[in-house]
Amino acid sequence: METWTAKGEATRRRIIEGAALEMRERGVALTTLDDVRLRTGTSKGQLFHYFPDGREQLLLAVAQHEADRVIADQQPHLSKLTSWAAWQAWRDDVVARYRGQGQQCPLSVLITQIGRNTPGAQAVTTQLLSRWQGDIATGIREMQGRRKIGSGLDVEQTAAALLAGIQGGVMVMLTTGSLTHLEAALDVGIAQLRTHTP
Amino acid sequence: METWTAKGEATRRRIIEGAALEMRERGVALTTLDDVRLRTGTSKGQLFHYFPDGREQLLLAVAQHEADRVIADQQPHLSKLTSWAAWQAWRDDVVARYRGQGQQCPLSVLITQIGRNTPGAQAVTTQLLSRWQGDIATGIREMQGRRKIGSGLDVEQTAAALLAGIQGGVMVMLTTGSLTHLEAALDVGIAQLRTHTP
DNA sequence: CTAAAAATGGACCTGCAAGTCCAAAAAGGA
DNA sequence: TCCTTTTTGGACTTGCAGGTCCATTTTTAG
Repeated sequence: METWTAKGEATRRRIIEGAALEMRERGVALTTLDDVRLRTGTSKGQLFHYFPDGREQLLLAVAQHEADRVIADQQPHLSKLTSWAAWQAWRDDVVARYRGQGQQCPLSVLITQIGRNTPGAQAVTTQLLSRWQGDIATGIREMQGRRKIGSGLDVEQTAAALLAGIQGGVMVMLTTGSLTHLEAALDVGIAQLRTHTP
Repeated sequence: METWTAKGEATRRRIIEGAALEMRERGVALTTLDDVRLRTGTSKGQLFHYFPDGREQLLLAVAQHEADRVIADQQPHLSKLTSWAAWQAWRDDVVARYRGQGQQCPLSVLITQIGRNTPGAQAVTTQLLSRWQGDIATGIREMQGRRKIGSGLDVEQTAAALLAGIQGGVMVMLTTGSLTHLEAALDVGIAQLRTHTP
């Protein structure tokens, strides 16, 4: 890691955030360094000063940034899945979030467009999914602890299925524009949990 | 639609199939027309003779081709989901198929890389998803008809959730290489169906 | 057999986007 | 203050991918 001054650090962040925005709007493939330049008010020199390996390196930084954002968004809800009402609130929040942001999904940008190519970005994605699933699993165990879900349930498997449903639902939304599948995945997934009473 | 001779038709197909292969292997973004040329043993002139609108048009043709392939692969199983054993066989086939083809997934190429950009390709994807979900729903109704699943179940919602789970599972596999989530989504989804006895 | 239409090959053009380079300006540090 | 380091601006190079064009060969139809 090189050594930046405060000003340099700010510029670097500005570039990453601007690039992330641009990529959410236009897609990774269609976003050029010049687009980023224009949006962030920076020069070619600056781009390659802060990201010497060029586009690749910027992409990785954007991936990390987006992954952090997703986790930060979800954490508040995921950390307190201690009642059925909380699960419902989480479900509503996820749906509302995707309804609000429409086709601009940081996660999909990360997974489907950046994450596949380089091992580095792939690691970022894998870590994100793993954390997310872990949080869901923790929520389920929380409910088991409170005797609201039976202990016979395979927690990791259920969490994995729920996560997969969400991912798929988002994917469908991104191509068809409809939230139906995301809602169905969440509702059926939670209903499934509720059938497992102790 | 223009008028091709038999030879022309064959060349056109060769181009589409070669392009599909190339795109499955290297990804859409990294596949150039020259790659397609090389692989299919064709010339620039031929490419633009059969696809006057160039790359865009070829992409759409590839999308349609891949969608047809997916449906053709699934249809045999989907059309006879009349017993729990059949559902299990379908589940095993889906998993085996993805285990076999590894990272090369025609569907993901279609959805995540081609399908988002142009309205035409988007329509192809939407239609594919809709047919797939319809087939699953038919399978569920079949089971209801045979009194193996209760009639209280919301068929379309369940089918939508299952489809979302599969899509998400595939997506996770493509980024992490693991089949865990696909298996979990299928197993949990089918288990969910089995709890709805009449 | 011959004329029209379709199929093919490949040279060429063009624009664009990534990346290089260096000089000027600003900030930091003794 | 003066020297060093960082930050910035932007002209320039380079390669490549998409697309055009036209001459040539092959096929088809009457």
